[in-house]
Amino acid sequence: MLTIAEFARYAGVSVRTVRHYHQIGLLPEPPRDELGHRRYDARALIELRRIRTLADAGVPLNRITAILTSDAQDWPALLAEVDAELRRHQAELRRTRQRLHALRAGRDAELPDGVVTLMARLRALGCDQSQLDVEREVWLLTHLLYPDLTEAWLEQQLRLLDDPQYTALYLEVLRVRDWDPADPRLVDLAARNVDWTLSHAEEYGQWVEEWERNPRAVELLEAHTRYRYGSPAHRRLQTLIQQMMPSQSTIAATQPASSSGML
Amino acid sequence: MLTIAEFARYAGVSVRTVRHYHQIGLLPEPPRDELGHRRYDARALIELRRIRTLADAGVPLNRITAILTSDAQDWPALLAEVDAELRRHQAELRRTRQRLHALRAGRDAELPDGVVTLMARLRALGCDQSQLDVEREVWLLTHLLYPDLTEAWLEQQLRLLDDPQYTALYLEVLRVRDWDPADPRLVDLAARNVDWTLSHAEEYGQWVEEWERNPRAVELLEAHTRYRYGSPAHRRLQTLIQQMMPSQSTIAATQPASSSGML
DNA sequence: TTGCTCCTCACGTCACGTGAGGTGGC
DNA sequence: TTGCTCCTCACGTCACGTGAGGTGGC
Repeated sequence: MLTIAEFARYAGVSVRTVRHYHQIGLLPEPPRDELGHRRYDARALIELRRIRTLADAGVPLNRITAILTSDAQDWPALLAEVDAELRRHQAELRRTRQRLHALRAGRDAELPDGVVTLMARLRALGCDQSQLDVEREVWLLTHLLYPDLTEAWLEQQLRLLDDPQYTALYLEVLRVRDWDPADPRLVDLAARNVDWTLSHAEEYGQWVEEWERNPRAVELLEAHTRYRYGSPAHRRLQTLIQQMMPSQSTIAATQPASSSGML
Repeated sequence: MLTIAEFARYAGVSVRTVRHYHQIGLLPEPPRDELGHRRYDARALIELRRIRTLADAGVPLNRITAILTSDAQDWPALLAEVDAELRRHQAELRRTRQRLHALRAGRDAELPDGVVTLMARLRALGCDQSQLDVEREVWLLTHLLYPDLTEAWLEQQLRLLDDPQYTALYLEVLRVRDWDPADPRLVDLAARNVDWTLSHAEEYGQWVEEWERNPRAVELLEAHTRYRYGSPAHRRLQTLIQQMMPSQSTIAATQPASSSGML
């Protein structure tokens, strides 16, 4: 008969773990010898190894008894579920290793090349350092959240800056950050944003529809907007634009982007 | 600027986790807005994702700061260590899945075929049910602990039972369980065990040496002996045999096995 | 006014780890 | 006597989870 130390060693757990399992009723108490010491047989070892197989697979201890004593017809489904969870865990571990290797190479905080081009372009257009800092950070955030979408987004943004009308609006909207929320100029600016958006509706309509089919992209767009245009005056500008836009138009859904010059 | 809920969501953690990391100084407190609410930027998100990469890789929180702020020359070694641990974890997950599949198929408590043969042989030799039960359990234990070694061991045991002298000793040793530890017959039995072992020393010497080069096998042998021969009379028999054996002989090291008829 | 998000304590939880103090065979 | 293993409380730990009670903008 095995002592508790031998038993634990052969099962690959600590003595305390064995006693813990007795305490919570997961593993039945074995018979005791004359000294009151627990004595284990092979059946107990089989039982403990079964428990550990499920515990190692991530099953909480309070669910293990139910699984091990479940009916024969539930058994395959229950174990299949555990195995599916294990596979998800394996996939996650693979992703973690990839992230670790990116961290190792210092590639986890890298900006895409297009950002440098964009920064130079904005600086040439007269943006000041604090505005550039915000822009840089927004792109860093974008790249962190959706690394696969950043490239296309950057190209789009560079193309839009070829339109002088768009560029003028873009720069003006940036400056709004330091305005008073009650500034009367906001109404006019909102109107001009709506005009531009509606006059380019056909041109960008298809792109917007495509955009909206991608929930992550919409989420990103909203994060962008909140992040870059979080000042009180910006919020007022958004409200004005939303009031002016045709309520049911497709573009209205992405209005914050339009107002911020992202469309 | 991101609120704590957005920040946590984008990092894939709970709000409570973010606050916890602030509390223990793992993640620096960000600036607050006029309401006293925390506001996060992209740099904080990079930092939190770095922390989570290491935490997901199994690094304890109180070691993460040291790794992330370590010198450039320590950096590769530290991350290589983390990655090695991750690989070990991956390998263990694969083994867990294999055990899970064995459990699913009910193959985790199966006895090798040879055991049935051996049980029939022992029954024919006159072993009673309680002796057979112990034997069965010993083989189950063996198979659980060292599935790869069981087959060869079983064959060896069946070959030894072809020797009538060995078989007689084997059966007598089994019966010792119910004897009084002071029984005078134990001295004679011990002597006959030693005689048999020494007279077969040449025959099995090579096998014993091979055996002793395998630490797991030696461990198994000792577990076997303790398990099968744990009664007071058996312990007395072992002591007697150990006193009678030539102290420095190779076989003396595996004496408990010799005495129990395992050799 | 209601609902929502934020805030700070502070106790709860899960699966054990780790002494604290005592016992029995060698 | 010393060392070893076993025993039973019972508090500690790690990484948060989960209310408890309160605040401020919409």
